[in-house]
Amino acid sequence: MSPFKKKVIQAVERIPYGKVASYGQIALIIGFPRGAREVGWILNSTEGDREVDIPWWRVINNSGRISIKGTVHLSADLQRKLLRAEGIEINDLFELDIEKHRFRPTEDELKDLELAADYIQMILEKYKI
DNA sequence: ATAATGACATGTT
DNA sequence: TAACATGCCATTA
Repeated sequence: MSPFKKKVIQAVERIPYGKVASYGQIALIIGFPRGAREVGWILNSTEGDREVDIPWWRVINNSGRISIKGTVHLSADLQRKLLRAEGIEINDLFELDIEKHRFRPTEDELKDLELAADYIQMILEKYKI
């Protein structure tokens, strides 16, 4: 498993129940600030992998819309169902208020990810309330 | 080694 | 608003 994949998994695991994060946000907090598309790639690759059990449904795009491609096992409908089960409202266009539910990592949580101090401050600033 | 492929993000029309 | 274009880079083929 690549370091990138490992970190993506670590970050997604940290998204709490009832919260969501964007692909770009995940990429940012693991130190790959331009790796948004790759995060989607990794999540796609973990489909059906029993060794990797992560809350993939809590990851959406930054415009607040579910962007999973439909497959036999995974679909936007399933993702919406899972998110609604956590109390998040989503309309029939698969849109939701991302800022209302966005995961805002604390400084301590970010410090576990081996990032430079100034980089951590930049993230905190970007996602401040 | 080289090229194609994305569950993205952002700025411009 | 919504489409479009461009940048992005780990994986796959």
